[in-house]
Amino acid sequence: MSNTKTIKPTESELEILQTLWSKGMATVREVHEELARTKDVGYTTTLKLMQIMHEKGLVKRDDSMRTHIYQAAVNKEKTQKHLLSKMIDNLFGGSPTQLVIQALGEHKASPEEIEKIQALLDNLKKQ
Amino acid sequence: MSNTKTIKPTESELEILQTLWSKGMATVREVHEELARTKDVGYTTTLKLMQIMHEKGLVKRDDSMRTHIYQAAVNKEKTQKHLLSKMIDNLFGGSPTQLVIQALGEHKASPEEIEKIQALLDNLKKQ
DNA sequence: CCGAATATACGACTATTTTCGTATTGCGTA
DNA sequence: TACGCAATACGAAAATAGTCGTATATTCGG
Repeated sequence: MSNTKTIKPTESELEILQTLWSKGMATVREVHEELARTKDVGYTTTLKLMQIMHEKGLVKRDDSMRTHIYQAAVNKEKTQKHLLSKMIDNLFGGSPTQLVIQALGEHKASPEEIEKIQALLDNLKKQ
Repeated sequence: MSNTKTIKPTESELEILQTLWSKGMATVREVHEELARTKDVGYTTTLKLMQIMHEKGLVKRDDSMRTHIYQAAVNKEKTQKHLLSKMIDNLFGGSPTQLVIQALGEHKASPEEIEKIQALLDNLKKQ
């Protein structure tokens, strides 16, 4: 019944969602400043994108004031899991293990992070 | 030197690549039949896509015969890693660990698979 | 009260991706 | 050989994504 199936943010929308997830609430200006740190893009572009996301239901907003306050309308973990599942199916033949191995093999993880993952694995094994 | 950076198959191209990776070599017809199992799409659409992929260098082909034989030109693991990186950046704030944790938490892994990952982690820790 | 700064709305333009119709050519077989 | 099926080539429409200019409204400092 949920709309999990229809979560399909584009590349740019995902960048905006990330900002909103980390800030909780933010104005277009704030989101834009954040994006502009790593990307060359105009303010009205960000604005337009966020307006479209609002139409799509990806974000909520409080427009009772002149400066609207935005907030993610989709759950971060749900979105992550959803896109992860899609990738596992599409690219890793349905094997999460393959994905994990690729991820760990390619990207550096700190010793602390490795510990964290190991603890998780130990837990999983006990079940 | 490599073109790893420029691997950026679209959604549809990825579907075709998957078919080619699993079949090794295939005609447009064969790829199309495969896609048509899960998707409603015309033959010439698949053909066109594969022609474009050929221009982009995503696939190789033997056109010495009337019926061309296609083959993936990009490495499966490289492509996986590349898209994984993109996902880590776009969705997990650059933290591969977060991705791994989500992947392991959501999707079941068999004890053998867990062992495999643990072995990999042990190896990583030694470095 | 006025002007600068800042906000949203909105349309239009570009680029990319996906789709398919149509033309043409090769091949096998009745 | 001629017909019909199957294959490629090609152009262009349709759909989607991203970009920004410009109009207009609001706020605030002086």
